[in-house]
Amino acid sequence: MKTKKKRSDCPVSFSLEAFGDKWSLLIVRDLMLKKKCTYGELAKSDEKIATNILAARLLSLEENGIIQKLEHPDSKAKVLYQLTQKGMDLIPIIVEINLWAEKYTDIPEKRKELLAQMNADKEGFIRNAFKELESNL
Amino acid sequence: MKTKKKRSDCPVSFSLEAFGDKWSLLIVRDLMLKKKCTYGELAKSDEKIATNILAARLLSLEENGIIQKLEHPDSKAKVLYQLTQKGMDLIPIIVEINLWAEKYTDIPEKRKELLAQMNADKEGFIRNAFKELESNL
DNA sequence: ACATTTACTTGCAAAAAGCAAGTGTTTTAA
DNA sequence: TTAAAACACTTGCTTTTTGCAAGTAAATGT
Repeated sequence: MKTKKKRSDCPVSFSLEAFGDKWSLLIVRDLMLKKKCTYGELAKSDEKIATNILAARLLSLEENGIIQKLEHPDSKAKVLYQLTQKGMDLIPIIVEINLWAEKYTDIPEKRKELLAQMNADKEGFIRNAFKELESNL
Repeated sequence: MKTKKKRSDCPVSFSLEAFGDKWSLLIVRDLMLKKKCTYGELAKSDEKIATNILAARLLSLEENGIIQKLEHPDSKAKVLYQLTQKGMDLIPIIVEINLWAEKYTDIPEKRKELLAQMNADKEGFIRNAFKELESNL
């Protein structure tokens, strides 16, 4: 976990230094909601992240303790990326971001079921997402 | 509200296009938690945002409907910046970001009271922040 | 009337993002 | 058993964004 000088001691600033860019939370979303776990799967995101940028963001997320790299059970050629506890703790933020977006843009069909769950029982959804992710740790 | 092509139809991506950079949420934080409302006050943030970047971010936040510019009651030389409804709806996200940071970094004294309130009664804190901000609309 | 405050803008250098192509190891298929 | 394909990246280059320092113009205070 690399230490670089903080811009300020504000907790919001601290957080943004860890994931406050256009890509990091999309990677977290894929690991969290889309169950992607390899470099190749992450590279195929809808937003078409460039491969060098993906590598850079994965490194930065790892340095920030949000994800970890593990051996993939299926093959030595693959790498298994997964959220750490610290990364899983971003679930509530991802949920609130989804709920905010729902108020101000159209939600695609494939995400509506998830949004419905978040709306019906936010705490429950978060607990559940946690449980699922924790079973991989 | 300028329309630029979306990277994808994902709600998280939509949100990040509106405030997913190193500065936008700090400006929102200042408007929301620090009761700053003029260009000069925002420019004096702990993180020392460059004046041209501040101008650019304020414009982008305005184009995204998150803040609005109004005449300042005290002087024609001043501009009053404030959160719109859409901007106020970011409160839950800001709260979750604060709570995440609290788990992983030291919180400065001046923010501890606020964090205590968020922890004691998250919903209540959010309702209250809303009420305060709405009284300015 | 003149200095100061306020909200910016401008020009340039540095950093980051984006694109296309390439590398090296591991796995699959002939 | 060997050549092709899959996989996880790297490298080199261009474009875009950020950051710094200085400047501008209107409104205000003295």
